Amino acid sequence: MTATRGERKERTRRAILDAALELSDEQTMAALSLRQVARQVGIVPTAFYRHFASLDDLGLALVEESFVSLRSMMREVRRGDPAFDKVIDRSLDVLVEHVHAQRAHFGFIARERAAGPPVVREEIRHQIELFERELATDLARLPGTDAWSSEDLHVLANLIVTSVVSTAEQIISARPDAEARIVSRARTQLRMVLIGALNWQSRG
Amino acid sequence: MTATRGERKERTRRAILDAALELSDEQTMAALSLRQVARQVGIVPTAFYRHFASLDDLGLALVEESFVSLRSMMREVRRGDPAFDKVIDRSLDVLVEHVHAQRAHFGFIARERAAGPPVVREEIRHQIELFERELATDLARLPGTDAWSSEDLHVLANLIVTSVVSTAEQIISARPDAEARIVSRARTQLRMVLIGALNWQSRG
DNA sequence: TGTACATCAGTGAACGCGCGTTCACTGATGTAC
DNA sequence: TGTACATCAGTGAACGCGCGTTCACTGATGTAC
Repeated sequence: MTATRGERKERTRRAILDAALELSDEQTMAALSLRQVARQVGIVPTAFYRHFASLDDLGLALVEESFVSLRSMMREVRRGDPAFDKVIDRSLDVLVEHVHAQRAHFGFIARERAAGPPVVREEIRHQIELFERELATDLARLPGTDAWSSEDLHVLANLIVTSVVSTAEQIISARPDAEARIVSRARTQLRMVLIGALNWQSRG
Repeated sequence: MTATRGERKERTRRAILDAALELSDEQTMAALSLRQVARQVGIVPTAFYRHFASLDDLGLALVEESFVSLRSMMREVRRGDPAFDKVIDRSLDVLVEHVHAQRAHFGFIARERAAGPPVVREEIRHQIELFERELATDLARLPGTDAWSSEDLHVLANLIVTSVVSTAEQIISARPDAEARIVSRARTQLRMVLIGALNWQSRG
């Protein structure tokens, strides 16, 4: 090993994060033990404490990097034509690609959102809230939403996020041959939602 | 005690189910131990096996009774006027009432759906699928959906179920004073969805 | 370039504890006559 | 109604195991001079 001490420490930290993601894939973090993680990494249990104060701490680090990945996805969607039909198709393409590339992160968020340690759950709730706000400001830039109130934009953003999170969960847990059907349904659903939002809005 | 042996056995079984619901309220079943449950019930750990073969078995029993409760909710919604605006308001009233009355069951499903033992997760997935099919046949009876294909009905049912499940999750985890806002948002969202579905449909 | 000391990621033994499961049992309830 | 036997929900001791955390440690890497 020619790496510096700092580089090697970072490498072990990375290995702990990866081990936790991998081990929690079929269960939840709440059922994970520090010793299981250490065993997977190939370090002695006590070495864990050189990197994280507790499993909760490790969980928060995983939440953080999962949302970094989600935000980079969002940035990719934002680049490009905001025309109505195109934005749905492009968004779904990007979603599918990222769900595969960041499968472990998506699965982690989906699981821990409902069943993780309380502190982890709260942080995910908070990050999703931030995410919805970002989406609301994006929606405000779409043609036809000029007159919407910020509350209306947030309600719509919440509906879209709920639906997309559900789509991501379905893609992760379904067999690969069911994916095309799931995506096609999601496309229909997003169209229904956007058309409905515009028509509902024009009434008020 | 004057009860028969059978009645007392049933009472203990009930107590085990209630203890598991209560103990898994702040964590997930996957992090629950047989001894914790027995302690809560006030029996010796080995007595558990007189009622369930394993914790997975107990989990499946809880899934079953949770969905019995959901189906009774659905029956209540089905009774009465199928007019568009009214059906949304009445559905949300019934949902809110049932979420409070069956809070533990709703919370259990929300958590275990994503993070429970694999066999429990699969059973929940299956029950939700059945639920969506029931909803699809209900939607077919609404005015204006006569010409819809069964695939379209199922896509819409899936979107509605996703949105309602999300609303229930929000009600459970939010502070009581946020409830009115959550319900009001859900009402807007369901209106957007139904209006969008009708307008989208009339295009095709 | 060489030496002496500091830092610190990872080690390994030890602790007390709760776990799931086994087993032989107890004693109240139920049943056959 | 009374007796003799069967059933079976719940008991309690015991087991080996993995857990989180403590502690004093080792030895390679880093730094000051």
